[in-house]
Amino acid sequence: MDTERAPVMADVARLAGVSHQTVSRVLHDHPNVRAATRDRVLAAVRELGYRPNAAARTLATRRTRTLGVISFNTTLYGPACMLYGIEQAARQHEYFVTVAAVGTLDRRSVLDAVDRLRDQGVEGIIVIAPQTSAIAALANVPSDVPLVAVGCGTHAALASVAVDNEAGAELATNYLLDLGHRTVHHLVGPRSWLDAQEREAGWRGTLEKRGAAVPEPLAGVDWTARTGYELGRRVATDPDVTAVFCANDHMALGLLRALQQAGLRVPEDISVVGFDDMPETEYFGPSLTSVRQDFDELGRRALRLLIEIVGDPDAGLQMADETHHIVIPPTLVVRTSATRPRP
Amino acid sequence: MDTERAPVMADVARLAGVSHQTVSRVLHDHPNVRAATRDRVLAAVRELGYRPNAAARTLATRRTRTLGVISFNTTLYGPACMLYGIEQAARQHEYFVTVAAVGTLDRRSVLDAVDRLRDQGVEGIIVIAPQTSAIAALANVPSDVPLVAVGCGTHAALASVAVDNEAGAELATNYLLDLGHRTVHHLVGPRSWLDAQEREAGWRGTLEKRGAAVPEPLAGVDWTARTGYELGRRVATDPDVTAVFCANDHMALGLLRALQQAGLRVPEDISVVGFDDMPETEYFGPSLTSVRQDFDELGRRALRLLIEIVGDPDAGLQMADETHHIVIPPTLVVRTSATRPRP
DNA sequence: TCTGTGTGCGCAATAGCTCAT
DNA sequence: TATGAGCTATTGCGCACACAG
Repeated sequence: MDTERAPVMADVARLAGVSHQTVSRVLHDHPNVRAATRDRVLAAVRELGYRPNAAARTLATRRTRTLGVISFNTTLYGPACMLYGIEQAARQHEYFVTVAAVGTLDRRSVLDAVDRLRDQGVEGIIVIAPQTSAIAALANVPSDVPLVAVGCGTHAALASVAVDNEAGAELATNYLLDLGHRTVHHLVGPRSWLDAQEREAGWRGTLEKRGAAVPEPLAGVDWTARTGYELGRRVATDPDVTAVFCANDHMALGLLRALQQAGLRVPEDISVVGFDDMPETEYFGPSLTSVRQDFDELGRRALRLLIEIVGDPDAGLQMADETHHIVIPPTLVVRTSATRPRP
Repeated sequence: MDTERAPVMADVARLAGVSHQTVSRVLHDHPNVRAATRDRVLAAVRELGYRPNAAARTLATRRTRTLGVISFNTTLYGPACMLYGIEQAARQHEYFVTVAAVGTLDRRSVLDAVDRLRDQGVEGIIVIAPQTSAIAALANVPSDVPLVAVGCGTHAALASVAVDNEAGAELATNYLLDLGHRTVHHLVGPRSWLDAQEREAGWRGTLEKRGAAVPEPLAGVDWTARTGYELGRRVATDPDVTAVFCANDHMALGLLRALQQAGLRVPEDISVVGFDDMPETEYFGPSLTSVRQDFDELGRRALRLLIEIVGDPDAGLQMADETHHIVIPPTLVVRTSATRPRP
């Protein structure tokens, strides 16, 4: 018994009694094929279980219908959701998605990932790589493949899709000020991320605009609950703090824990607002008020943008073009972790 | 100006003054190429920026070096981690990874995903699809491509890699019993998932083995904190409950919230143990004792298993073979959410 | 020991051929 | 004699591999 070979177009043609070109016409819905012939071909296709060979088609058409996604850490909630949105949208547009995870966001790793994807022949690449360094590395990739960054802040030197971090920070800060707090403290995310920078800028700008004092922000080394907890212990020792805006929900969780351990109540003693609105935040103690970003939608929009650019290669060059910087507005989801300050 | 064509092997050969075959030899590190010739070829490769065409190579070798991953919901922590582990390992083995997300785990969706991946020519598929229905659908896929299920319980009718859920449940239950609790209540995950079934079985078996009463388990419709919260409100009304084992950490989070709202303290009034050991659990209120599963490792092992099977196609048929059911032991991470019952 | 020639992988696209009307 | 529907023949895509030389 020798290895069964998968049927090819010629086999279908032979069985249907036509040429392989006629088979091709049927498969591509070209006109000028008699109905009877078409049926014979389709019957042969079914009988043999014929599947077109993607490699051969790619070789002939010079199109792979494959897009690449570079992601720093898909285990985080945001990146995971974006990846999901990307894949959904890709399927609708009949594209395949290949992922390349990178362990660190230094220039070399990112360029390596780009190389691997290009080797595979992707027609475009979406980068879920929100760190400043990654964007910088990508901005001058000598690449003939279109690139789109997603969830990378709004000022990347690349085509990009991102939530409006400054607007989100403004929502949170204004909400707390409107509740009557004299000022708002801020747990900053890792400053190597554009998102963290922009949220901090939005928070600061809002305080200044409203004439509130700008307290020293507490900068985190990463986005984790652990970091939120450690910063939270410092917050707990400062009797002036009545309201805190956290750069993300994980940090807020750590903060809540630290405050609770210090005997402070949220929101009675201190109000807290987060960022991201992960599904679990509703069940934090207490239920967390948070700025919501629609990661799914970010992914979908990024994919659509990439497909536009792939379809129109010149478009990729006009990177300063406004239409290639899609900004999605966040919303504030009010729960119970923030209230008026005590008199 | 016409479209610049990417350089091909023939271009390299011409520039180096050799035949394309010699170029191929150099690229594949074959022996029998004089050093000077090799250098000329490599110089030409660099000068032209030559990259081999993956489609052409695939056509010639009949190998795509691409594997597929089908995932139900990559936004969950576990699946996201497994995907990450898979991709890491794939890179090491010089494979590409294509993802196919499915919205629901019915037979049709799953088979569609398999089809899409096969159309692309993947050499094997890893399924992150822990629902009973998905496994059933896959078990009789008329497929010539090797399949491996991951995180799918330990009794799938497929090659699989999974954590030992029963052992994990036993760890948790024994731990609580050893603390002095007369019995342990259980929040069951959605019973359509093998993991939920197996954890329930492990819990029940342990209670029986130890001669403890088996209370009615509380079954959830999904794995979310919301479900944990709703079941938790029922737990809070039952004065007999002193210890609860939750099928996962999200549900435990909801439970903690419900207990807290009911004025019950954890662990003083009720001890709680979770499952998964997500990074945030340490910062729950209180810090959650949980059964840890190493999702990364699950992903890596699944990939290695798949590669073995791909390399030895006959291996895929021996599905009953023990070596194709890899079981990884979980560990108990003790924190502060469980203690001895009050006298 | 080194290097070149020829062929096939499976498909798409182009040109061209054969009947009808 | 033209027209076009319905089909066939041929070539090229870029590479790997067997076989020479």
